[in-house]
Amino acid sequence: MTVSITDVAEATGVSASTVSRALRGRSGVSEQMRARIVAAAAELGYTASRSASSLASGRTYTIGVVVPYVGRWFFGTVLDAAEKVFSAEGYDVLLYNLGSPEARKRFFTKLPIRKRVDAVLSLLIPDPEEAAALCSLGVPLATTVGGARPGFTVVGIDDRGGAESAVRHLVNLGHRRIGMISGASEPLHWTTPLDRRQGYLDVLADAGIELDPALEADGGYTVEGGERAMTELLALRHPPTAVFAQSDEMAMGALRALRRHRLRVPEDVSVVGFDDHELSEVVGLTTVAQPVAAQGREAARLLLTRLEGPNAVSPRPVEMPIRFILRETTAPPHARRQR
Amino acid sequence: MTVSITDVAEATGVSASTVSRALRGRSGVSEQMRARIVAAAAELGYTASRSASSLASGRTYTIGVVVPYVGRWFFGTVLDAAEKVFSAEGYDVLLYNLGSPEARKRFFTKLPIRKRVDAVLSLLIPDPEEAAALCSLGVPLATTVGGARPGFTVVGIDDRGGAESAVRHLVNLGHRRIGMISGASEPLHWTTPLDRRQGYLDVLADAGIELDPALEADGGYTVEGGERAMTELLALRHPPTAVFAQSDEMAMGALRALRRHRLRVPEDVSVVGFDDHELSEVVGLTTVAQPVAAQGREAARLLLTRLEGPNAVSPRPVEMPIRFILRETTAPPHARRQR
DNA sequence: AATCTGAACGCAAACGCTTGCGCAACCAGG
DNA sequence: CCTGGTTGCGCAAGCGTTTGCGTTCAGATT
Repeated sequence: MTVSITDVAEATGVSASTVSRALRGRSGVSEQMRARIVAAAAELGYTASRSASSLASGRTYTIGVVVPYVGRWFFGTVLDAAEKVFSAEGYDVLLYNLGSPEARKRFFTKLPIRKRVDAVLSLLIPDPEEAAALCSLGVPLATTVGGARPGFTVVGIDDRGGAESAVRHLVNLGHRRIGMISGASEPLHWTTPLDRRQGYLDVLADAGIELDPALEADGGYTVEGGERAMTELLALRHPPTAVFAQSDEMAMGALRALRRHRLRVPEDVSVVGFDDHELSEVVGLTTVAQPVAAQGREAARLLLTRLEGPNAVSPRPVEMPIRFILRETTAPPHARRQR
Repeated sequence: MTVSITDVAEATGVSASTVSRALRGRSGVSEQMRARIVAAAAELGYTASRSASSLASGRTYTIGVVVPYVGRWFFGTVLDAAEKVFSAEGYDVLLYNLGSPEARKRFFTKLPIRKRVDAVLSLLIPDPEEAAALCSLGVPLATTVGGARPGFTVVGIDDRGGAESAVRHLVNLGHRRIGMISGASEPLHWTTPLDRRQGYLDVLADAGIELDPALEADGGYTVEGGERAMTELLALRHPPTAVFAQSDEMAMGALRALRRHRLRVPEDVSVVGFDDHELSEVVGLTTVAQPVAAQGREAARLLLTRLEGPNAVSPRPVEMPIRFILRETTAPPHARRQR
């Protein structure tokens, strides 16, 4: 039925071990014999069974990638870039999409990944228990999001600094009532919302602007959430003249809410986002850009080098550059008085 | 080091075979013995090695998913939905991201998927050779995009009908010069661009509008491509008063080009897209919606049923409903004469 | 001519699990 | 008491690789 290594061996008149060595480029096989074996394997259409070889060797040549939501732009883009690196190096990727709490719980209790991967790239932030579970796998670990973790190779950005540059931009334009659309840290345990919030707080404090808790609204890092949050802010007695959305998706939701309220951007309200979503340029959103795909690539590469040379300890966190992008959704506050 | 089935067997005082049967719910084990074994396994933190079990049984409990671009909204969304179904049923998913021609070629020649999966869901359209390669795997196949293929379970939409409703909408508004931003079929071999184009042609013919080849521009199904294509169309001696973009991403690119040209939408030019991208509502894009996640779920489910009950022949193609969504980017043609 | 050295290759034992078959022990029916 | 049929479990043979070690043999070294 299916062609195995012994078929190739018989076809060439050698032993299975020689075929194995020849096909994997190990020494101990003469060049001409190797050529014959390779030819025979090609003709028979032989591919080594991964199950069998990983059982025998312990190496799986597979990387586990766990992400909270594949469908979201950020994660999809990171995954895309990382997968390209892995597959180019001959590794397959096992994908775990842990959006729902049930899926997440199922994953971390059953740990289906065990004995199936050589390394794992986690795009979600495990809580301490989950981190321990991952560490117990005994393979190299990496992440592209949310702060350092012992045992993890992490590549990320300066979330706090990025938020600062976004909010400072608004302050420099003359805004004093600056709202923030944030996301909860909790369901995902990530620190991004906290870091970005800290940047917001820093700048307000630095500018001597008193904090108004009512100006913070939860947008859950989604478009709809951003729209809801903006609607809440607009319902305030003194609505903000500008808002900093912690993600471009939420910023776009905010834009939509503003349009529904017949408010003009940036004349009536300024909006600045974060991430530089692929469609942000389309809507002219002012934002702070982070190299999303590059982070995925870098994390993947670091993981592979850690895998090949196990001598190296987990390298220091890598910080990728960010940059503020001025587009068309920010302007000085409108001169007319608040209604 | 790592706990194996014999460890559990020794801990319980039974044979490995009994442990295997107990843990997988097979008959031939008394209930109390099963309970003891399950308890011991849990205490030891035992998980069966997938490599070993799939080597022994032939079943891998893994589904291969091959996609052209994980990072793009459509594919990311389908993948997200499909993965949820697979993992809920205890299957892992092996992801292959075949965006570049090299990656694609590497995949189809080496076929790393062989002997590693129980089924494959392909979100790209294989050319005849590639389809043959997939068929040679001898496992159930499914796809969510682009026309029927022998051996494939396909779930999709009526691309032609959807395009017709979009273009007919423009015709009904009174437009006569209607441009189309399309995508090449070639690099991906998919039929979607062809089907949608056919819908465009149908309606024009039906309305007695003479075809002008200059009104078709290639947007490559990307935002930037859509922008380029729209720019081309605007450079025409007689630019269109409306355009049908074969995808929302391209439509958004078109919107951007129009804004750059200081043209107003829909007053100066109408734009209608296709797909109902998650951000289309944000920009108010008139479009025809397709149930993207639902297609992924459905394809995944069909694949699994085919897998569990091998009796069934590959079911008939499933067609999911689409619907036209009127938003704010379309209006009757402007009364002023063409410059 | 005897010895040593690699190089090239085969043997066989894992790797951790599944599964057909065999073998007790038990139960009910004659 | 002896059958015939269950039920519960162990034996052992795989599944397709990898790999340490042993063997052979040609050529180089004494």
